[in-house]
Amino acid sequence: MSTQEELPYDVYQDRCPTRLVLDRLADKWALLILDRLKDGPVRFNSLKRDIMRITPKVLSETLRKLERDGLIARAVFATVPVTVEYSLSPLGDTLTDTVSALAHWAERNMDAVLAAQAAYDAAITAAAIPTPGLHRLR
Amino acid sequence: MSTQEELPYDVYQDRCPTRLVLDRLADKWALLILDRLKDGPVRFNSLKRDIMRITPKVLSETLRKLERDGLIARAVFATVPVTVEYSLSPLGDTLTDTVSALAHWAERNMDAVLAAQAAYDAAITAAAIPTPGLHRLR
DNA sequence: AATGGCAGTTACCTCCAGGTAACCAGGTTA
DNA sequence: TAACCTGGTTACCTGGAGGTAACTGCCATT
Repeated sequence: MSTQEELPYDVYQDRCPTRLVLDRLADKWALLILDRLKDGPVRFNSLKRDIMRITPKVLSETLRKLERDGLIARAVFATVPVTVEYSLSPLGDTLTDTVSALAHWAERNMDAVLAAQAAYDAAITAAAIPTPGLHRLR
Repeated sequence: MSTQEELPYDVYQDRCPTRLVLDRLADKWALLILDRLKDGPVRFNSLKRDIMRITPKVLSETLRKLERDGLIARAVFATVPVTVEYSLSPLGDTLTDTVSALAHWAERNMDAVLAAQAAYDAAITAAAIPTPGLHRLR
């Protein structure tokens, strides 16, 4: 399915720098921010309002990390009060379809996940209360 | 771009159950495990060997969470010694292209990220050591 | 004079994810 | 008899991510 090119990096390897990037991407807040920037530049406080429960501290930190990795760009406008816009860089843009798909997969499949959790928990509970005369494995 | 269906869930909302699922998916180890299962069932110790630096504890915990969410299936075979195979569930299968793309994006774009980091750090260092006679904004 | 919007920063603290390392049982091989 | 395979579990501990809440400075509005 995938074209097996020979890349110098392997995310399965310990000590591979890609692990650090994966760690950055494997972050709830980073995914939501990138998804939110998909449709154009957004200001700090707008992000803060849209991504509910994110704190200014975490938002600021996450934005800086994403900027450092070259995924987003920060633009300051000398308006009054000052305006700061965050937008996807060309590099970040190569990522957003994927990020977006991941971030919204849960919305599309939440019911299936909830059902699976309920089934799993029911099975565990059933196993924890052994029915007399019935030998339970697991 | 995206078909705007009306879904009962919104991952931007605090208190939405999708946030919990996003948190599960936004995990380095979970992403690597799902990616590894893409090509068929894999045994516990095989996963442990392939995903370097993962500890049996974290592997076991992550597998259980993914199983609870219905993303993977656990099959025990009464061989000797016992064989346990983990595989993608149909639900998990709907996710792997996305997960795989995310996990391997870093491999394809690592050089760009490293360059961006170097540029960012250089700019910060330059700003921290102000050139005399030159007024630096930031 | 007080409140609110802008874009953050700072100090403080807590909690638990995840690491370390040993250990379990049962069976096979050297 | 000792080591190694299978698939994990357990106890213990620490670092640092991330939460809380207050605060900055500047300006406009009420």
